[in-house]
Amino acid sequence: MTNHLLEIYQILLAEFGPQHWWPAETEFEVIVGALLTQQTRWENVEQAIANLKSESLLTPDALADADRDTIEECIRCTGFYRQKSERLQLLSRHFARNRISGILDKPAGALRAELLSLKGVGYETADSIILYAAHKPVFVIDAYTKRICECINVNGGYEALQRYFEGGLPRDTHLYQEFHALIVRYGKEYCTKKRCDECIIAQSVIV
DNA sequence: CACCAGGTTGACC
DNA sequence: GGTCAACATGGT
Repeated sequence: MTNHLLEIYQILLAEFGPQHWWPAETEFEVIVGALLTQQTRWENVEQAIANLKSESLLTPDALADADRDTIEECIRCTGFYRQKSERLQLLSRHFARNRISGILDKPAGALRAELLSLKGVGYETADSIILYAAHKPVFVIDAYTKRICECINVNGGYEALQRYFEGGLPRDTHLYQEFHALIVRYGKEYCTKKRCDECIIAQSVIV
């Protein structure tokens, strides 16, 4: 079985260069960012992260004990701020009870199940945390990935697309990190309704 | 003014 | 198994 995934990766890498994702100073910052970026522009998440930092709330213990109103103020700019503040605090309490490294060091399968049991953590958020905070090779499928897959006539739900990527690439954490980052970088710029006809992936790869 | 953004949930079929 | 409205602010 062959596919064109490595070819697409090379095209994107040549076009945009290494992206060095995920932008964050700590593993917990990755986790918080993964929750806050749901259906939200990253620039707004950066603002919210900065707000949380200025309130010294960017640790599990601090967020676990913080006033809900204070959290809401910090993250209002990311939208859905009421449900996100609750979910952020529940998640923080989970990571405050146990040690972060103790959780992230678990095998990917067990870690994924544990993350998915948290309210507000679905497939993409869980996999982003596993790939960028725990540094384990699971491929993250987001809205841009789905769109690009449609461009090359690959369709399916989350886990079907994940199997497609993981089955067609070497099982390598760094490759997964860069590839997903490149897909997002590319998708923001070109995979829109207006510019879909300029898609360098569809032009370069015939499936 | 309409539409979209690095989704998830609970309800429903 | 899949689909759908609700969730909410900020940018184009």
